[in-house]
Amino acid sequence: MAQDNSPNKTITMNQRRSRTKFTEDQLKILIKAFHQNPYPGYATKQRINSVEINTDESRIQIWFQNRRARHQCQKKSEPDEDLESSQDQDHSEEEIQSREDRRCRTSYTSSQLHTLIKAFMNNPYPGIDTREQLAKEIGIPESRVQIWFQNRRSRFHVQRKREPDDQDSEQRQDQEQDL
DNA sequence: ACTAATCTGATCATACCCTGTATGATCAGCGCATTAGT
Repeated sequence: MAQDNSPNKTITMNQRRSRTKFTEDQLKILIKAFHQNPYPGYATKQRINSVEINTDESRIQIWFQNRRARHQCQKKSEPDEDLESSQDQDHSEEEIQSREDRRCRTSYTSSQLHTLIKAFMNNPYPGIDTREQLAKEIGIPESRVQIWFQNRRSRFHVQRKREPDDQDSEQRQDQEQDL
C-alpha cells in the first residue's frame, strides 16, 4: 500500500477540501463575531467554532480571511453607505496592535519533519487526501500540515530567487565594484 | 454568481541559542490575488 506508483493521471491528485456549507444561523454568528472583531485570536475562533459552528477552527480562520478581503472592497466603494455598522469602524491602530493571541507554535519532531520533507519532495502541492493522510501519519492536525507546506513552498521560492545562478551574481558583483 | 479553498510573498512571533537564525502563524491580495464547487 505504500507504493501507489501511478505516474500519470495526477489530475485528480490535488483535490481540494470539500466546500464547507454554512447554514444561515452559522453565518449570522460569524458575521456578528466579525463585526465585534474582524481579527479574532485563536481562542476566540475556537470558541466560536466549538460553541456555535462545530466544524474546524481552520475553516473559521479561512472564513474570516475571505470576509476581510471582501469587506475591505465594500468599504472603499461605498464608504458612508454603511452607517448602521459604524460601531465596527472604530478599530483604532492600537486595537489592531493588541490583537488576541495566536495559536501556539507547533513544534515538529525530527521524524515528523522527515516525513513531511519526504512528502514535499514527492509533491509540494498535496491535495486534501494526501494532507490528511500525512496528518494522520504524524499525528498533527491537517491544517498545520497545510501551513507547513505553504511555508515550505514560499521559502523554497525565496531561496531560488536569491541564488538564480552564480555566474550572473558574480558578474553583477564585478560591475558593482567597477562603480 | 457567489464564495470556500488555495496560492504567493511579506511580516509577525517564538524556540533555540547567544542577539541572530530558522521556521510556525497570520496577513493581504489594489484599477481590488486566483481557482473552482454549488
